[in-house]
Amino acid sequence: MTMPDVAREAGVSAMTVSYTFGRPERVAEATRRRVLEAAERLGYPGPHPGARSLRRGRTATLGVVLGEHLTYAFDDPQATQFLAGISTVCVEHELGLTLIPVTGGPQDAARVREAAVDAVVLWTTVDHDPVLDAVLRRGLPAVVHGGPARSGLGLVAIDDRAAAMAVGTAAFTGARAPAVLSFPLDRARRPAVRQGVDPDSAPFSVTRHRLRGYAEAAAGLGLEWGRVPVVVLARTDRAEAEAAALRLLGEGSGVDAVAAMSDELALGVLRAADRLGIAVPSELAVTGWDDGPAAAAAGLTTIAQSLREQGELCARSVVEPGSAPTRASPPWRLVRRTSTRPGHPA
Amino acid sequence: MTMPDVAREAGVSAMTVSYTFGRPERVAEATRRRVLEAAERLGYPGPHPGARSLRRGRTATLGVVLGEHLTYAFDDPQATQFLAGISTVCVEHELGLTLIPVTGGPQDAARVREAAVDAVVLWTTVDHDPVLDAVLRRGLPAVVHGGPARSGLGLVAIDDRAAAMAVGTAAFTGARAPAVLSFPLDRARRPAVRQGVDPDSAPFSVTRHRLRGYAEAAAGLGLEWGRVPVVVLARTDRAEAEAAALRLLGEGSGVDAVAAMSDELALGVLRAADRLGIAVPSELAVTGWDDGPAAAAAGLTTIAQSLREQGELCARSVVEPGSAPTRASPPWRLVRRTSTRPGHPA
DNA sequence: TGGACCGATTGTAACGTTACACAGCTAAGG
DNA sequence: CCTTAGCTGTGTAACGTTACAATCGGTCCA
Repeated sequence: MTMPDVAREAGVSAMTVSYTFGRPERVAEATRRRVLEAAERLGYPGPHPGARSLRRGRTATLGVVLGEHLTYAFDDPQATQFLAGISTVCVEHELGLTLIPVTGGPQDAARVREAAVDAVVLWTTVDHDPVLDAVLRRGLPAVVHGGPARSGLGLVAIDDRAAAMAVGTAAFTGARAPAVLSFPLDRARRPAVRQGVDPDSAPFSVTRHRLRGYAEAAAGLGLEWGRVPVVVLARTDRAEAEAAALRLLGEGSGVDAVAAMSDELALGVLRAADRLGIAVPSELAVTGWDDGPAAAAAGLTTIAQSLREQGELCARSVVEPGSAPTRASPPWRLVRRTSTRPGHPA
Repeated sequence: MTMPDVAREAGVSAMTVSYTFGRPERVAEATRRRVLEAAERLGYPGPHPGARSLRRGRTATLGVVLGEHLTYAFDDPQATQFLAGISTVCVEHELGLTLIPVTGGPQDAARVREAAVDAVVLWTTVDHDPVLDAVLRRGLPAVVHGGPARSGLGLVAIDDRAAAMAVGTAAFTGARAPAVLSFPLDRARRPAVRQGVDPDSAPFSVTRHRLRGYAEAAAGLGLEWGRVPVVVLARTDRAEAEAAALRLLGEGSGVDAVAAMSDELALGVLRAADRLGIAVPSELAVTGWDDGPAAAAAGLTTIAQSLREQGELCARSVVEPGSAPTRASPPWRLVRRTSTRPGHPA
């Protein structure tokens, strides 16, 4: 069931059928109707998308590479905000949106190679990800969110180091035994509690920059980073953060400040503190990251940023014409609330 | 830059190049390396996805049609749960995931016709959506979540009518002046407050069935449905529900029970009651729908269902072999908490 | 009445890949 | 030593569409 079939049935040429579907205004009203009726009669399903994309050279689809198990992307509210921002642009430009999951396995590059897309947005990934090469090779417009930077690819990333230093300072001020609650340090997502973590050893650049910022904040307050426990979680949800915080804070551990890499994690810490009867902020200061809806309600000191706008920015940078690889450093700000000790009036 | 080019460079035939990328195990180790090196040297980006899909007849991609502005899909936690369920299956089967937004406009059918996908899952849509025809026409395996039912397409939907009757009964028991907080009744998303709404007039089948169930619950308790105000919201978030509830409950309105179509909406009602100093459940009974994480914390009586499992089910039914159109009615249950008056012990 | 012009339609030639069937060659088995 | 089987590599022929340039009647104006 192809265009020539429909053409025969309608008594026109194949090209007329093609135009009827692809640029209807180019075909006379009467002819158009005749063609559509013939198509209807034969049950012609419309132009084959593969053939069309082969011939036209474009797919009208934007690809989003998620450096995460696809499932996590929908569990993480920040990731969905980011996707929401991207989708705004897709709707504007009449584009489809294809999600390309990347798991760290060997087929990743193949998936990226084979995805039928015209441009690519990469959600935070590791530094030497072969997927980056695969994208570069295809020569599609592409942008990385969060990092790593790569020549030939755009980059949209806030200054995580500076922001972490700001929020870390808010968390650690007046503390003697601070701790950090971190995203996974590697794709294996191994949970651990470690001291003396070298920030530079983290392969995810967002995580690396934040650790660096926290370390600088500690140093700036005269605290020794080498003694700061970094609690690394496998999953980044509230329940797991709560469990980890119970272990971390239990039994006179002395920990009196926790800087967490997301609001969700920080809320888990707050709940643990509540269960342990630890007073916030006098006995324990807590900070989050993102300033999602729950942060305000909980009085959480945190970093405000708009993942939604960042998603929009990423999408525009690859979809709109004149998309030379962009470098953008979106805004962020420290939001001080009641989960930290009042510090110097900055 | 095509396969013949690479073939020439590597001194082999085009077919060998094709096999090297598509079925590497069919090619001798040494040859494979030679081909890959040649490809590298020429900067060959890998097989053209369009050409491949044209020839192979499949795209290794699952399409999800969202009967919503794409942006809403990511704002609605239940929708993201549903997508998370679908994505589990995609990862399992090594499939990509393409989102196809549908806005009610005339290009909708075209978008569906042209999407490069092997199967389709439709997220709740209206009854006589031309998109359904477009999907049927393409002859792809397809399933509708929530409805409407359509021969040739699968259907995964809980018994919304029965569930609404159960939760409506919990909400309205002991009430004299109940009200309903509803999703939009049409694609235009017009907000309104109406009495005597004919449930059958709602074009979204989920909404229709729930209204029917609420009406039956009212009737079962001797309450006159024609007098029950149905508050229709444009957007389905907590803030808007709160605003609507403030209007609905203010100034001695007498409204003493509200059945809301989602937890988010119900939470808005609870907040409004709190601000107005109305006691729950003695002066006002409130019910939600979905039993999301916030419902338990708020003591909300609600309908529990797993959108995630439903997403998984939908995806499996179209992706796994032997996918005759499925009819499935996933489980749900009424969760009684403290936002409703104690009723008969069921 | 001739020419210019315009809209509608058409034929041809790719677009880049892979299924299929077959040919060579080597190794194992009788 | 001949047969069989298994592994690699190859030529041919689509897959279904659309860009491009050309054609064909008309209509309009000078």
